[in-house]
Amino acid sequence: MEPARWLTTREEQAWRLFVAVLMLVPGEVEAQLKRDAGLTQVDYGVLSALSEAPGRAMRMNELARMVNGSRPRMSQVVAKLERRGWVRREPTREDGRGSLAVLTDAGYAQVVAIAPGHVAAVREAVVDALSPEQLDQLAGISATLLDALEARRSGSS
Amino acid sequence: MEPARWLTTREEQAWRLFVAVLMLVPGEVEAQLKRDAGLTQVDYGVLSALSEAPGRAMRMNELARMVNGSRPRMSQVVAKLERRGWVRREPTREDGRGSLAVLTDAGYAQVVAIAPGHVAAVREAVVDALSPEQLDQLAGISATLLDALEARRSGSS
DNA sequence: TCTCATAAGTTGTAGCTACAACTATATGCG
DNA sequence: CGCATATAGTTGTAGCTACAACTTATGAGA
Repeated sequence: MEPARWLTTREEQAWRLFVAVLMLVPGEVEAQLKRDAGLTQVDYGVLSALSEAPGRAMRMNELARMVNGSRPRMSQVVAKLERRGWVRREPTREDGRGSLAVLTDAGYAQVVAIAPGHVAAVREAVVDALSPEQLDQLAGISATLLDALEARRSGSS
Repeated sequence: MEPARWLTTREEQAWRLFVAVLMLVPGEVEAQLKRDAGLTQVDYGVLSALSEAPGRAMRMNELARMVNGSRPRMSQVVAKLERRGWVRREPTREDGRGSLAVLTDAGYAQVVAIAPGHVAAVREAVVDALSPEQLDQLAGISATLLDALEARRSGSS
C-alpha cells in the first residue's frame, strides 16, 4: 500500500461538482418518467431496448447488458413490467434455461406515448443545457471512464 | 406543446454513454466505501462535511444542502450514523426547532481511517482515468448542468 | 453415460431512497 | 395578543436496489 496521494484543489473541485451531478441529474430525468408513466430510468431503458430489438424481444441476459444492470435486477424489472401488461415472458426454444422478454402491443404503445416527453426532459436537463462542444467532450469523457472501468474489471480480477 | 424534437445521432450517442456513466460510476466508488466501512456515498459525505465544519457540527438543513440530499434523507442517514456511534444529535440553542449533528471522536477517527481509501477509489475511477484537460472539461460541464438545473428550479416553479 | 463446472434466471432479504403526513417552533401581520 | 403561514425535523410507508442463495439447464471431459 503506497502512501495516500491526496487530491489537488483543482481535482477535488472537479470531483465535488461531478458528485453533485451524479446525485441530481438522474433524479431530474427520472422525475419526468415517474410523473408521466410511473417508470424508472431502467424501466424505460428496457421498454425502449425491446421496442428496437428484432421481433421486439430479447434475452434477459442481453437486456441486462443493454441497460447496464444485473440479472437479478432484470428479473425484478421485467416482472414488474409484466404485471402491468407491457411485457410478457416466454421460454426460449434453443436454450432451456433462458427466458425471452417480449414487448406487448400495449408496451409498444406505451413507449411511443412516452418517448417524446422523455426526450424533451433529456434535452432540457442535459443536451440543450450544454454547448455542442461540451456535449462532445462529455461523450469523450464518458467513453474514457467506461473504458477504464472495463479495463479494471478484466485486469485486476 | 411543441412537436417533439428528436435527438440527433451524435446527441443520442453522448446521452447513452453518459447514462452508462451515471449507472456504473457511482456504484464503483460506493463499492469501496461499503466494503471498507459499510458506508454509503452520502454517509461518507455527511461524515466528511462534519469533520471539516467548525466545531465538527452542523445543522441538519445545512448538511442536506452540503450533500445534495433532502431533509428526510438526512434524518435517516444521521439516525443510522448515530446508532453506530459516529454522530450524535443535540437540540439547537438559538432555534428551538433545529437539531445539530455533531461528529463524535469515534466518528472523526472513522473519517481519518477511511479517507485515504476513498480518495484512492475516486482517483482510480475518475481522476486518474481522465487527462487533466478532460478533468477540467468535466468540471465545466458539471457546473453548467448544475446551473441549468438551478435556473430551472427557480424559473419554472 | 456420469459427473462436474458453468451459465441463465429467479427468489428472498436487508438496506437505501423518495415522498407524503405529521409535530413543533418561529415569524409576520392585523 | 392571536391567528395564519412558513420553516426544521422526524416518522411511516411503498418502491427500488444490491447481494447472496437457489433452481434448472448446458456443455465438457473421463
